[in-house]
Amino acid sequence: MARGKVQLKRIENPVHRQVTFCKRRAGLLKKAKELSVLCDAEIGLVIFSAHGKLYELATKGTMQGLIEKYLKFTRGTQSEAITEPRPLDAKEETDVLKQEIETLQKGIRYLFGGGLGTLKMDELQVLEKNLENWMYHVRTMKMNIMLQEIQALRDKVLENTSVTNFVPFATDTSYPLIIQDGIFQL
Amino acid sequence: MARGKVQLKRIENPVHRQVTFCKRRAGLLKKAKELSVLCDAEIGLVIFSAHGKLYELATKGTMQGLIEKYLKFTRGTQSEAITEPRPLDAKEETDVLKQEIETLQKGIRYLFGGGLGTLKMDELQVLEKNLENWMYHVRTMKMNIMLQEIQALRDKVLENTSVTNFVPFATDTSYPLIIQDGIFQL
DNA sequence: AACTATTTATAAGA
DNA sequence: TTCTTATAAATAGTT
Repeated sequence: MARGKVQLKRIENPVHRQVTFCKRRAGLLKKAKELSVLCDAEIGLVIFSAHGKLYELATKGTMQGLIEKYLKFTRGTQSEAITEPRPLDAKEETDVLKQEIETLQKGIRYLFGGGLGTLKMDELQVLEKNLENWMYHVRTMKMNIMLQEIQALRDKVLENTSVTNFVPFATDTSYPLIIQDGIFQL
Repeated sequence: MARGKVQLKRIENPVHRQVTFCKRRAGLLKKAKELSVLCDAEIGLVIFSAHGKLYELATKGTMQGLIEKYLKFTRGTQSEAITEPRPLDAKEETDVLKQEIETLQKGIRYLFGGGLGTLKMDELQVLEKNLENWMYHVRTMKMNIMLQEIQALRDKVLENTSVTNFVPFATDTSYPLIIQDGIFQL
């Protein structure tokens, strides 16, 4: 905004970029404070620099409180109504998915880092159902192989003996049902 | 910033205040986007108007993802630098976990809603590894039962026949290794 | 919602 | 970083 217009794209020169980041960050925080005071608004601003440093501002109360307010607000309104699979552009979508993978990794750490106890049973059920769905497609092929081998072994048993009351799996159930009822549901 | 300096205090005239809110809100959002693009920063901005209306911006990924990142970040610095491992209060932790479950559900929708193509192979690998880890603990018991049955059947075969060259599973491999090499890795 | 006179923010240079 | 300064942007008051 001075001595030359600025192009709206990432500044390639790292020094230049860092300087601009400092200046504009200060400007942005100042503007946010001003808006909050002048118009009596509650504002939360979180800035992660490219190298992961955090700058934040919460104009009323704490960031925690604001986050809770935000979550409550969005959950109430978007639960069933607005959240439509909006067609994301490619980059946007990749960003979202990367974010989700990161979240998943974090979730695993929580789950196996002692956080498990605070999940209620129904929440665990949802979690497990989701995992089952996802994993189903990956596991199916492996399961198929296993079950074929089991069947082969069972045939051999029936060929050579007269065992009739040892039926580890329901024999009149198709494979998909076995997967669902016999393995995928605890 | 024009035709008169502005006092840094709440604008009392409601009409004036509303107009200023609109203008400055737009300006603030624009500045935030610019900073994000120019300096490669990740920015989250939440604005609650005086009457409770929400305006938001998340420049990379989703606000949810950013909130999680923020919570993780602040928790990390507080627990390792300032105070000792603060046990999260129950509500806080539940919020985080619920958030993560919601994200996971969304991720599944993306994956099976056609978004799969934009995930790169290495990202899918990470995803699969995570799922495997998680699922491992849920499946182990079921797998154990299956394998016991397989073993029982195999014993029966060996009891009654002299089949020696049909070895569906390596017989000198412990169960955990079977799980890893035979089932959990495609 | 537009228009401008001014104030502010800030890019480039030191 | 910080300061300086020319200039671009934002916006307060007005229409």
